[in-house]
Amino acid sequence: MTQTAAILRTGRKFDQVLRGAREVFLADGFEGASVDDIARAAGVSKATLYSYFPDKRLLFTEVAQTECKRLAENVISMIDDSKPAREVLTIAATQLAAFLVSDFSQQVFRVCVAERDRFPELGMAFFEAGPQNGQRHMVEYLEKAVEKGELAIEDVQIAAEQFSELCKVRIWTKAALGIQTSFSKSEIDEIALQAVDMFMARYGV
Amino acid sequence: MTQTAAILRTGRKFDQVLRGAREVFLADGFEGASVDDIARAAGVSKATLYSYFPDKRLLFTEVAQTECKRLAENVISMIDDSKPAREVLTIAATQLAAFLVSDFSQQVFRVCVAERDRFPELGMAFFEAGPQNGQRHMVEYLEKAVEKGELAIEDVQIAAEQFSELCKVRIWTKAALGIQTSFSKSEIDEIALQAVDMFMARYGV
DNA sequence: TTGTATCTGAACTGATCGGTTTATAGTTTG
DNA sequence: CAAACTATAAACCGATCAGTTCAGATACAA
Repeated sequence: MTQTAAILRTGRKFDQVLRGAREVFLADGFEGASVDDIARAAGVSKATLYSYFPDKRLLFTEVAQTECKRLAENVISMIDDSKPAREVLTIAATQLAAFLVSDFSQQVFRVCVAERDRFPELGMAFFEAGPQNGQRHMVEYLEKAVEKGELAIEDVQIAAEQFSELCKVRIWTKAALGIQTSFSKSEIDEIALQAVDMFMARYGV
Repeated sequence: MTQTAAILRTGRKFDQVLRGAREVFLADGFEGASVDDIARAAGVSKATLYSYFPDKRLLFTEVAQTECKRLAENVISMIDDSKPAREVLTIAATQLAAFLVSDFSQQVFRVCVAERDRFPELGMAFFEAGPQNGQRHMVEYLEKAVEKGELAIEDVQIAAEQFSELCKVRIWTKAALGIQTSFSKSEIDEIALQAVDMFMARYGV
């Protein structure tokens, strides 16, 4: 699983190839990206590319795994206990909403959905690294807040899921369908505010 | 826009072609579907197919538009005033949640996302026929409920969007990523219940 | 029966793409 | 310098696919 197959991870041009592949795959998906395009984007000959990666699929999964790891790291550290719940949630909602409609997040999601049948394990990897990972942190925070008596939640798991879902309102679907691709700070803030208002109405003390 | 180009809508085999195209496109996406496959699925020769549709793109957009219209019709009539708000919302939430994770809805969404760059107008058509159309009905209902004093909502538009978003909690992302493709009635009911609970906590009188 | 329109199947074109090979040239190391 | 390694460009192969062509089959109307 960790070492999918015989991939030379050494060599001067390895990272260069990977960067080119990342760029083209995220832009065009798996089928849409031609190996020639990738080689060109990487500034490397096709033969060199094939000396590092035995085939296109393996190159793709390598890129996808790397991206999922980056995603996981990005999600962490959105939460800071000490402050009052409403404030913490507002900050988290704002950052989450902004992240959810970011180019990066959208491209990864798009490739996962588009390539779902060709790479069934990809959706799972993305889900664990992204949504599930973020929700785990959220659950931890909510539990502490409940202990402190700041919130009253029966089912913290579903509360966490509802919270992240509320951060998608109005903006996420539009981004996913390509209807609107950039969002102003005030649009984001408005959604975050509405999300927190609803969350606190339900779970506030 | 309505009449994308020269398409013969008459002829014995027109609907037959369209049905075959629907089947294959929804299953395989745009690139994944070969014209030969479509012709075979439609029980028609490729020459006949091309006598109705000048090219593959046009055939695809025709299918997509037709599907979006069907989608719109399905969304309507989920709402019945006379009953108390909580009951109406629960029924609507249950039906909406079930619809959102249905094979049909998922496949259409998937193709829209995957083919976003190739057909920018497709996402828009889907959005208008699906989410936006459904929300328009929801807004109408919410306005009446506010008038009757059953609900207290400042911004009915965002309330409607929050409502449909809450119906996706836990199930929708999993379905989109192919992690879980079928959902039990009790899973759906649980999500609907949680959605209504939260909605009523925020907007109930 | 004859004429007309539609449909069929199969072959074909031209283009793209994944993947391989080859002949060549630069770089490193001893 | 020479051997070993690494990279390159370009040609090439086999497969797939969109779209065309065409000779003949089918159906139907006068």
